[in-house]
Amino acid sequence: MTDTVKPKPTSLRDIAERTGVSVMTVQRAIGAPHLVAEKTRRRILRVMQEVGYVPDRNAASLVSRSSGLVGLVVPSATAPTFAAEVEGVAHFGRTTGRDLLLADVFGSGGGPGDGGNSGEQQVLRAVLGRRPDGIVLTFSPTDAGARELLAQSTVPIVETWDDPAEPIDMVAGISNDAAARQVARYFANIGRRRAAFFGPPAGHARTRWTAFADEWARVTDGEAIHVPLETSGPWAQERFGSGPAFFDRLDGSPDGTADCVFCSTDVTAAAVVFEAQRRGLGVPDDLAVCGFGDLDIAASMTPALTTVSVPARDMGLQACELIAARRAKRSGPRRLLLATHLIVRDSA
Amino acid sequence: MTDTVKPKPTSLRDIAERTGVSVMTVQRAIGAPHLVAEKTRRRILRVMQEVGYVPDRNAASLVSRSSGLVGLVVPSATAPTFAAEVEGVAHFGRTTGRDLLLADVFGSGGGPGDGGNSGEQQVLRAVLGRRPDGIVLTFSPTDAGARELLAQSTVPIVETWDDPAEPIDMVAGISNDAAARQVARYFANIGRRRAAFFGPPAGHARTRWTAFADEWARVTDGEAIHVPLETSGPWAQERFGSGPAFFDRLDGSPDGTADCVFCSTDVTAAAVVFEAQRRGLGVPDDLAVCGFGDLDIAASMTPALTTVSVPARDMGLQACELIAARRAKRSGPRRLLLATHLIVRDSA
DNA sequence: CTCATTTTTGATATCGTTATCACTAAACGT
DNA sequence: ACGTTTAGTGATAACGATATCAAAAATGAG
Repeated sequence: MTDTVKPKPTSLRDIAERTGVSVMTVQRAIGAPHLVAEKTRRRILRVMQEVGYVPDRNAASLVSRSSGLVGLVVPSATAPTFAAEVEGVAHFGRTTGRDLLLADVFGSGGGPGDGGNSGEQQVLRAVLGRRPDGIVLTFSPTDAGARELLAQSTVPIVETWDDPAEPIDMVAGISNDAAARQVARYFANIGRRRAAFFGPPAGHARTRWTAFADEWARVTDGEAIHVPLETSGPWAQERFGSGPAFFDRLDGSPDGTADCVFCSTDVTAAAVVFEAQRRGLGVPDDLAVCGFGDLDIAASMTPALTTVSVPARDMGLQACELIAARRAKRSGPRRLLLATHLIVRDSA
Repeated sequence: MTDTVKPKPTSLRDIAERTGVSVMTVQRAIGAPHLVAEKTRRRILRVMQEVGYVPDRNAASLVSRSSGLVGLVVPSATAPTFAAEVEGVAHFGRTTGRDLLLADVFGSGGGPGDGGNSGEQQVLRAVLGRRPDGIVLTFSPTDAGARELLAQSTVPIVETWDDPAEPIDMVAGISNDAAARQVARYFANIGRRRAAFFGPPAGHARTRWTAFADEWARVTDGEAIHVPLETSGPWAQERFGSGPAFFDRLDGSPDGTADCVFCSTDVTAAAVVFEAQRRGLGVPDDLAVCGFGDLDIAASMTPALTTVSVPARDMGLQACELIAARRAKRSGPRRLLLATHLIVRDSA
């Protein structure tokens, strides 16, 4: 049940004893080589090499007050949408000697605003406990307790994928509102009459739905249909298998018809296209499909997916830059909006 | 340039002072509540809540000799192939109070066997430096230095996605050999005449190619064609955009034709299908396509992808179990092979 | 009411590293 | 030759938590 084995890795002291110098000299051999005599240093490094010594970064972070960790919190570790951002943060870490602490909140129990210890709160506690140099969020916590926890902490926080009215700390995001309106106008421009939105009724997707519906009404005087995507807790299950659910729910709705659909991610957009193909529906002739994210698959699938490009990797990178700037006391922007673009391809 | 800000989060001592008890009592309030008087505990917890105290797990790991981290090393953070495994490890972490340290080795410089400090070695040093409770590898390091580094460490290591002849430590893998042979036999059974393999000439994919070609020769007396997938360092770029490259290279090869292809991942298989559709080639009539991994997309795309299912999530979970067992001194198996299955759908 | 027992609290050492200051010996200028 | 700098090294004290042992306070038995 309990973990009890405690093998002891080699420490600075072991190296010091083996070389006959003090611990500090050993530490300087790697931390400040110019302060150590060439000969001594070589001897020390050789011993380190021999025994395969790797310094304990946890211990180092205690006294140096910088853990060299960057926390990244995603709804689900499997969501392709965030893969590029993960890569961006990981890349930043590699180039600045930091490591990636990845936390997913999917299935951690607790829906939004369920008071007490929500899943969000649990996950954020875990991340904060590692004293990361900064935390990158892919969503804005809904749980009040979670938000307060973050606000009270001294760790730089960056929200991404959104343009929150009341940011917790810093932002490196996009305007979901603007992006969705652009899609609505595009659908109207190409002469579509009945618009649907396919996505979860929560999170960023909610913002997109609201803006999409509003803009659609403004431009066409028509009412867009919201086809709900199943969620698990507050987050959607982005799955390539969601196609059938879309058509079933659309058919089952009061005004069960649409000639264009804006999907909350490229994954669900692809799912809709796949299912349309299976049903013999023409894309875009019978149904125009627009995705969100411009994932790798969008440009490659047949028909190529019209979608909104999001600089996800860059967003991760920028988020890290904000964190680094904050830690270096450089006062830079606290809010950064990256541009999204409607990429018109073949599906709409 | 250098990071210099050092905000100081609250510590046990702060809480102790605020409540007028000793540090140990405060620590026990969260670490061993039954040892603290109900009234005292409540007072302490209230103060903690007020100031948003979160214990420093790095400090805890120093003396308790368990960091509660699980290192997961993947070739690329964006590769969908490993997403399920990441999720598995993350899930294990959530349920056992451990956190996920994700490291990707993609683009870390250094090819295989380039001596000195290869990318592999750098990344592994970084991970080892965090003193994780265990490390899960999605590939078997080729770099000798990297392997020695791991062997010298006292950290439990689990290799996955393979059945290595000389494992570094423990294994929770699959048999690439068996899986590939099964695909070769299937292609022969359905009457295909010219087989191709699309994948990188390195890593696990190499094993699959070798076995596939061998079995194909054994069964049909024909020679399979290896269509190389571009790699970056020793790892392949799994991209949905690889379709054109496949056909170009196939056409350009001496025996430039094939009626069936085994792709090293579902991603590249989907890519081939997409491009075939674009070129007006029938799948499976003109070209039978088999993938590897049984990702989410396989079952959903049109045509549904014939593929080899790999219990990736379970593999991650089992790897973690091996680590936990080792740490708990329970002597369990050191090598665990999970079953793969050929899933016949519409593409072959 | 006393002694033994249990519950509750505290003092101290420790994990592996880094920050800081102090010290020795060699090198330097005049 | 003298003090003064510089290079190289070491001793000690943190960092924030936990393990361990010891002490104090509360409880129970007789």
